[in-house]
Amino acid sequence: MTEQVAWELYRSFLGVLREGSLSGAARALGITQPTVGRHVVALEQALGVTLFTRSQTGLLPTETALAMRADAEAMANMAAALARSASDHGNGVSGVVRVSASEVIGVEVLPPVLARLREQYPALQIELVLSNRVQDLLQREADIAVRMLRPEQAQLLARRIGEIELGLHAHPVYLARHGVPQTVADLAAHAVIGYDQPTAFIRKLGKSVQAFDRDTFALRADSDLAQLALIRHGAGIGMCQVALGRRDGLQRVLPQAFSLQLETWITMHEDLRHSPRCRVTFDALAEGLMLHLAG
Amino acid sequence: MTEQVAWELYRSFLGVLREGSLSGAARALGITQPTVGRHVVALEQALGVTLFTRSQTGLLPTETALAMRADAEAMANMAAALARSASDHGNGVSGVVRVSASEVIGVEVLPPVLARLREQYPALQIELVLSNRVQDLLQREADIAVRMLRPEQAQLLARRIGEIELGLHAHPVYLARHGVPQTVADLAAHAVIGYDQPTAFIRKLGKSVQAFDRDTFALRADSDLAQLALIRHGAGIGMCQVALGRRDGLQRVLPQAFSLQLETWITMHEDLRHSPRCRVTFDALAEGLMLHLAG
DNA sequence: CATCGGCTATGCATTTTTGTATGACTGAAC
DNA sequence: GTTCAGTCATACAAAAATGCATAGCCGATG
Repeated sequence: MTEQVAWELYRSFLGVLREGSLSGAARALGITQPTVGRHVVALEQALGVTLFTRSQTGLLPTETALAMRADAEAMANMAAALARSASDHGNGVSGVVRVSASEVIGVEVLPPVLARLREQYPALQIELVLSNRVQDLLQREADIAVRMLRPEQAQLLARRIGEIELGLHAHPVYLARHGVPQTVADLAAHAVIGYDQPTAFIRKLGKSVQAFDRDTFALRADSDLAQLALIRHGAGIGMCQVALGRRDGLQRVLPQAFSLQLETWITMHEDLRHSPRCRVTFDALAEGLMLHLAG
Repeated sequence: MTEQVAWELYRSFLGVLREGSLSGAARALGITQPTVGRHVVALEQALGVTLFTRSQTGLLPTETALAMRADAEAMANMAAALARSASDHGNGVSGVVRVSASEVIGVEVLPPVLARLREQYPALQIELVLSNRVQDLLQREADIAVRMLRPEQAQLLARRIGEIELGLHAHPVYLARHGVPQTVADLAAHAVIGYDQPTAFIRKLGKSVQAFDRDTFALRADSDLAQLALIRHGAGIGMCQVALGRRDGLQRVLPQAFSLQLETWITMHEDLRHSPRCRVTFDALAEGLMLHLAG
């Protein structure tokens, strides 16, 4: 087995897979379409495999190509991580660190924390990746992640921040107009804001919060940010972080019936422990989140 | 942040890191020394970092370069995995699968299993990686691993094979000449074969097997294979798999005092579940190992 | 049905990368 | 001290990859 496949070819291959066409990949990669085309041909020859079925409206990836995608993405992640760790040379805190968090945390909680951190270390650059999908730190999609789950991998360095409490909230204006529900049954007469497609996380909670079911929602949104915005604008009653509700002057509703504790963890690959930029960011996130929880 | 670092540069960089010199890397990569040198220079410029301090006796990697090594290795693993999964296209079972196992398992147990498997699927190619270090399947150092530990990662598909029992053994000739020890104390008068540097695994067992300590060993070898060979040639008394001892006509000694159960698992990345070549190999390994355990 | 915007494929000139050959240096061995 | 095997750096020619321009094809749109 000849190991002589140029790595550039994989990069072009991934580009085509992502963009769906030679031209698109060329644009994304900053090279020209004929070059990308030649790369793909070269890769197919090197591997002895058909990767795409050509059509003039684009390229259709074969099964083989699809199966290779995950590894190609991982390879790209590694390349990016490599570039990041290279930016970490000086003794000082500098370079790029990539932080992953949920949308709500990333939009509502992290900005002030990161702003302060940047003020302290102006040479530090931060990439914020917001996604509710659990990022894979081992594959280096991010350097540091804020998660609601205790990490399981031994190679991960984790610190428990505490518990974020979720509860039902509404804007005072809404409650003034529609009344404050006193029992769970009262909710039926209210505009309840909830999810549309249940995520894995919601399914896991599942039955634990009864009477909070898709069919009962008057307003459905999969984006947690959208739900939060709806609550804030008095559209109805929905779940959000208690700390956020308090901060924004929202009123909590039925606190005894609806309360959810989310364990919060900050996680980092243990190899990065001795990287100043990661270490510093890790600590700043921990401190900032604890402050947020304290309210 | 320009993402325009050619991936080839990383490959040459890793080559230099591995080989310790431009010339060595060039040989390993099948290109010439000036090219590797230029690649390194290009990478240093692209990243704005000094990766090596030049000397005419070789290149000395900087801290930065060393910190980047792990990611570079991971990237290389991904490239290799990519090439392997490409070889998996046909409907039939073909292509390369990389199996990792301990030295003893790999030398003493797997060969017949793999031979039979290859007879059944001639288009299947197998790379056997023997190492007592726990291979990292998530980083794709291997497709399938035989391990003595229950895997912890959720992304790994694992099957428990059973328990491998270790016990003290000696060749009948040795025992005929030196007598069969009847008590643990008797061992002091015997040639006991053991480890030199305790591995993490041995340290973990630690005190569980008393009277089996480095200082008491007459023959020390870190290679399990060497220990096994010594036992087989009547050099003394040592630990080995009971199944192997039985197969080779070794006699077990002090079975009640020295018995160790090792859980055995076969592990695979879950993404590979639908890869015929991996699936088939996984099953063959499971079956073969169970047969081995049954004796 | 003609047009337009998207795509791929190909020929050709140019740029870039690579290899070859060589020189200069180091450290170990004799 | 000299030789030898190893290293890196550099100059120049050869090879290869790239970009440009263009042709051809498809599908949507008016």
